Amino acid sequence: MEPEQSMGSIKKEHTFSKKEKLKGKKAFEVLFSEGKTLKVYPLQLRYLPMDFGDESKVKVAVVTPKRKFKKAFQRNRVKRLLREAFRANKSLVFNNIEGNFALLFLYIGHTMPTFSEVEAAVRELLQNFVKPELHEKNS
RNA sequence: GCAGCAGGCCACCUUAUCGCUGCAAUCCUUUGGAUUGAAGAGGAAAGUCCGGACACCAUAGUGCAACAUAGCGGAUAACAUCCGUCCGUUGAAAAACGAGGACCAGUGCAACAGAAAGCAAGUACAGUUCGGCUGUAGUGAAAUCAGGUAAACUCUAUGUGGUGCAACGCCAUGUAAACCAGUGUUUGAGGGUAGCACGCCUAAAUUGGAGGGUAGGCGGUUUGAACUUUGAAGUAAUUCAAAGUCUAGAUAAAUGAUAAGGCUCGACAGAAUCCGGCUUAUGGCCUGCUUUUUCU
Repeated sequence: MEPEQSMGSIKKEHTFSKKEKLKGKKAFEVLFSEGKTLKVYPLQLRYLPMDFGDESKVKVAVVTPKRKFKKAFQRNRVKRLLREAFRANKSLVFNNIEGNFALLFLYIGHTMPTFSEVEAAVRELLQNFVKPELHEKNS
């Protein structure tokens, strides 16, 4: 498997297809029990190196706790904003990491955010996520 | 015009760019991918309160019990829903609401007043076949006589098995104490069966077959008591006929973001097996009706 081919499978920069979605009960359990955590209010990022068995480098999930948002339409809204923010800024990750990762964005705020708030938090998280990974590889 | 009552309709819009989900067509060597095309949440999708469809299970059957419903007539697959109508209550009216079957089958209950609303007593006067026999007065809605009451037991009629698509079927993986069939064995004991009785089910051992749970994939899964238009029957709910349409199928769960413009500045709120209702949340528009009072 050539690295160029795996990159070639992602032709456009700003997509978020089914392949990049994290699935399966076990993956979530492992991520919650063993994953590392980064926080930028109102978001929390959990991540863990994981081999998916397909070409995807990164799989992402988005979670909104029922405790914070009781109405389904509110949870949907937050999850959509998070997905959209990741989609717009995924190049930050793809261009700067090696290895496969499972990512999970957890919304820990109590109020309905705007898109710009979410996007800023996602950008900061991704940058924070990339830096230590580079550091570990280099050292 | 205000106020009130009833019914119906809509659910910010337009354009551009970047994305998401399944579907169809075409292309590529397959798993799969690419391109194009037409689609893509609600009136309540909600609460899970009723009624069904569908699926499985004798732990599913029968009788009793229990529960639900309750004028009358109709509609429906069915209902506690809907329509019509009578009666009652509320309101000035338009209208709304109703736990509206039966107390000459039985049992019970009854404030105040009253001696007494049953198992215990009887005031006054009069009559008398001299017996607390009869009448009148007095209390009360009702008095040794019937009434009232069934959101009192009860009776009557009708209906109700249970569990829910995480049902259920198949595939791949694949170890048993579980499953199926035969042999075998018994007071079918003990145990199980939402209440009771009957009934039903059930053991160890051994041989063979088949292969659980958990996680995964596929089916179930969207063509349906469907929708639109027209005609006919009916007061109506609704039914019948003809023509046309295909209209969400996700599964850590698809509808979003950005930019610009407009207006009345956008409420409640997200399909999860599917339908019919009910209830609750909620912005706006339109139509019809009522007239106690006030204004013109």
